[in-house]
Amino acid sequence: MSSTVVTRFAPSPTGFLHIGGARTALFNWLLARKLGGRFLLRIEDTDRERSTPEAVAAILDGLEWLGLDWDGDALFQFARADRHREVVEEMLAKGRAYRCYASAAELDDMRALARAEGRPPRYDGRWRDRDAADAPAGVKPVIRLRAPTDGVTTVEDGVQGRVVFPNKDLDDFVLLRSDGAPTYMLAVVVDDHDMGVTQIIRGDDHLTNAARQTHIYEALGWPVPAMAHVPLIHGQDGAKLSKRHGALGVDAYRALGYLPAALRNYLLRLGWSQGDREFFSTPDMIEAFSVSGIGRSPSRFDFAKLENMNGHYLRGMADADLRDTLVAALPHLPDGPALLSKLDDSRRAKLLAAMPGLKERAKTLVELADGAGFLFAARPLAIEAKAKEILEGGGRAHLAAMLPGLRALEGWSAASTEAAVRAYAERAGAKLGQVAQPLRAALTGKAASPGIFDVLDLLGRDESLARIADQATA
RNA sequence: GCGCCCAUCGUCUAGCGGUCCAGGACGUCGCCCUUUCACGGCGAAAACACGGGUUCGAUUCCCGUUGGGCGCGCCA
Repeated sequence: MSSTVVTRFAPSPTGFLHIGGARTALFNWLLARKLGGRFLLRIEDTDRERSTPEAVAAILDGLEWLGLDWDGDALFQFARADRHREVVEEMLAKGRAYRCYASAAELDDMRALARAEGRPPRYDGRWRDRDAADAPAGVKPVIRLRAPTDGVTTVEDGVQGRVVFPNKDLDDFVLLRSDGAPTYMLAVVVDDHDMGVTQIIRGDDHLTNAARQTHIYEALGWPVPAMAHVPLIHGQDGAKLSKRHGALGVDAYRALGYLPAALRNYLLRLGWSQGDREFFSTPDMIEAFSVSGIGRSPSRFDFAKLENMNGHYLRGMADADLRDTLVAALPHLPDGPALLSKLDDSRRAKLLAAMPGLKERAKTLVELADGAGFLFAARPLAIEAKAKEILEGGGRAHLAAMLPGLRALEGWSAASTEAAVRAYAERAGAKLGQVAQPLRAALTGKAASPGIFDVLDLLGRDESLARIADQATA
């Protein structure tokens, strides 16, 4: 246990925690938990314009909901600006960085010219070796890294393998802005180093940055952490997951009725695999995870598969747990608050009793809540279109004819009502379905529900009889 | 434009030179179960992007083409 792994998740608080970030966080979390290391959280808020406290809250909330707990307090990058400047002073002193007085207009021209000549738009190093005495008066300089111009920089990546970048393509990027604020490129390196990060797992949009950051590590004489760049997640159409393609924050997945355990499992299998295995409980995925199992090609997000997986987790839960999970989620679900306001002890009990029949018909908590709707409905019930058709198409007559027999029942249970209904069907020369469907329509207002005799039992004698009577005479 | 990454069924993927006329999962379709809808069971259709090599032998290795993606800011 001499070399403990330290991983981190480092989002910038400029928006919600999106699905790609959630997966990155999951991978880092899994590795730390598997190896008995630490999983740290760093908020990269050096962009003062775009960072917001709301976004910070959304990210923390999202991670908590997903069950990804971080070790220690979250670190805010902006608060470490003094330390970042200190490191730059050190680089300046060692000649590994220099002041650049080029104006914004100058840089624009430089890039435009490079493009026109078919060269990559890079800083040309015009202040790299210039005398400080040449500095124009009144211009605050930026500080740039004195990067190697020849040779190559190699990134040993846990996912991508050995990736080699010609140094001529990597320019002298900015470390400190003219107002003295550190840039992301600098801050990441300093913070990862100071936090003792040993393994970086992040999106492969950072792969090129890895080479640039390697230059900083080398300039400082610091060891480069192990890196793993994970291919990005794309939308269902193959294009980048963006707002317009329905990129959602994890809070949206909660509102859609997904279970954190199911989302974790889905996210794990999106880009990571271990043979044919699909299902991993949380302890199992901690046990099984490894960087070497991460795939190299980008993947597309597939709601259908997530939904299927969520259904598996839903059905696999114990009834009481699922009932409690549903109740706890109600505030976040579309019509949840309304149901919550009607939830009393009696309904809590009924919800539990109904769970076996409900859960195998639902893939999400939203569907589960919807299925449970008949337990909360008040008379007279709202009747859906399909249920109405059943009632209009001869259903009401059956209800009226069944009523006396049901009323005369001694005991009221699934078994006793089933016997009565079957007896009636036989007498009427009807198939069970022909009488069960009108009952379902009257009792639930829908054309689909759990087994009808269970519904009768759940609702109880008085409520059942009243609902049937409502529709028999309507 | 330059650099880098990627390329197996519609989707997620297994495959790490012969075991592959390519396996699993989701989705789709059919059948069974059945009071509805589901669940469950059974079955079907469905892929190695293309072209060159290397090799006795390529889905697996190399090169190119094509197609995607990412990066190239005093953003992160």
